[in-house]
Amino acid sequence: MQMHARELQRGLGGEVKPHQCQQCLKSFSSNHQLVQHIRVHTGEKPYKCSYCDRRFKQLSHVQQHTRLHTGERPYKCHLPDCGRAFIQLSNLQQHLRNHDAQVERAKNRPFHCNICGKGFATESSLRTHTAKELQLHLGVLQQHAALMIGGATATPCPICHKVVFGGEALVEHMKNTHKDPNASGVASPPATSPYPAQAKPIDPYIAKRRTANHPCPVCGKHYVNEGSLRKHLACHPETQLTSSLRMWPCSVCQAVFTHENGLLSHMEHMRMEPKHQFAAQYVLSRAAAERRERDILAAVSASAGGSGLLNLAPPSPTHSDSSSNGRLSSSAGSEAGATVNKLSDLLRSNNGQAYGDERVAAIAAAAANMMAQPGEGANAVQVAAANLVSAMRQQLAREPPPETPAPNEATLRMQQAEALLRSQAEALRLAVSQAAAAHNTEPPSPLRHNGGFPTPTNDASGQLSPELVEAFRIAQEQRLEQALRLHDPRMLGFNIPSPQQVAQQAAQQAAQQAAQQAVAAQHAAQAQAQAQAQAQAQAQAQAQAQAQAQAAQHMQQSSLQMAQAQAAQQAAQQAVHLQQNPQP
DNA sequence: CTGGGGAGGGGGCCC
DNA sequence: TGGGCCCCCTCCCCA
Repeated sequence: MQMHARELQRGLGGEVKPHQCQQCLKSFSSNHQLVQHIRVHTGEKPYKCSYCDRRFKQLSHVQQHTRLHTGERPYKCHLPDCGRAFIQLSNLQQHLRNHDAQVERAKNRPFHCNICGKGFATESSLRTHTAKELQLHLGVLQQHAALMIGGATATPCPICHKVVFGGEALVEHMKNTHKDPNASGVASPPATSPYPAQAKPIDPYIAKRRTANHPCPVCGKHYVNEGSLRKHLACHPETQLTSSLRMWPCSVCQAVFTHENGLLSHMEHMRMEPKHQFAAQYVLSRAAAERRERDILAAVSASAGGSGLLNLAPPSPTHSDSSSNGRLSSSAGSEAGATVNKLSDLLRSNNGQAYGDERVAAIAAAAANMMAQPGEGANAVQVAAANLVSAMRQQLAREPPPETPAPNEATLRMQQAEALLRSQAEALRLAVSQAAAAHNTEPPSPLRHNGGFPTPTNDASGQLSPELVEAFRIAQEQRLEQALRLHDPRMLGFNIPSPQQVAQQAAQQAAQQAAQQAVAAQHAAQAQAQAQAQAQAQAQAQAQAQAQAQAAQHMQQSSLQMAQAQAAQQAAQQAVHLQQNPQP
């Protein structure tokens, strides 16, 4: 015990502290420290607050407490977009630590949605989110914005990226959320005081011990801090519509859901109800399609992560093409991500057009080959796929659905469109073959475009000769002309017959038969199970494609067949959906 | 339950 | 020597 007391009389540095407390045996270097400490035991509080009746053991504590009455907040956060002030330095330090934690979290999610400000770890996930938000909510948002503020334009907050509608809303948002004194012309309280200026000063500490100076713009409740107010705003659906913009309304009834799963469950539950039947099929099929898209994108991302394929361009909300004529430039290396975007766009955008299954087959084949062929060897595939995408889009733009078309004319238009798409798909297949042939050769030469058909340059890179490509092109053009003349797109069958082609044809036919059976059944649950099975099968095909890309060339050809067979199945499934769910 | 701010209090350092 | 100040820990409260 005596040893312990002696140790207590020595500080960490070994210095002697001769003034020891007789109650707890703590030692201090000076007597006044001991006196101050003894008050802990005696409870003596000699220092009284001049504003209230509170008493304290230390004078500094009184001074610190007095700031509650005066409103003085000398410790300001100097970080941009913050500006908070605190009574105690330690509170500011804790606040800064919170900032660091937020920054650390933001580092893990550097991609922000321009609509809701939500952060994402990858640009792919951001794009998926953005596409879903734009497609499923934009109409609702615009409608609500027009109703609430008379058609004001949507403006993103420069600080938190949330979208508010109209300048006044932005000013209010800046004031309420970010406490930006420059966001309004009205006088704001001084930076050192969180309390509003008043003609007759009122002791805020007495009026309200907690300084709830963050009013809710909806219900008027005050909250002590910004975080509390933000949490509270979640209970106001109208603020969700105008700020975070994350509502999922049912287009049939008045139900509104805060999560997509809620809407999907609602539609699943109401799918047999006559009024909901159409909308339910539409929503559920679209959700299933988006799931498939996410699977493909995830597989592409995982496969291409090390080959630069994920060096994506910034997302464009208007899905604009990168060139004026809607084609990708031949230097598509940095635009491979955009190509993937376009592929995903097409997979997602049914647009009420009953496309043939070759479209999806070609797209899926391109995606599979992008995965199977590393690095710039996939450029030809990407360019061809982009051209196919462009052709489809131009076809859509050129031929809007006629109001009351004659049956024959409509059929002809459809056949013409399909014929063109088939020719582009054939070009894509050529590019795939070229990429496979050029695999493991140094480095692929840039491609130039010839009416949508990728054509190799005349270098000695081991690719198909210009003559052969030209022969392919002429043959396709002839087939296209013949098909258009005969109004029979079936004339546009793929060329280069081979055992693999025969197997592919058989797989496609089997898939089509399965699709017809699914149409006859018209059972959505079965369709969902099929979609899941296809997703698994597709994942297997992707894995095989990756392995084959590292193996010999003929193995790549096999993987192509596998992917196309899977894609054909997927196409058949989409055809089922399209036939069951004609787009509004 | 958790995150974040408000507030009280103990102890050390400086002049 | 002692007053003043600062640092830091801790608990409380709120959403």
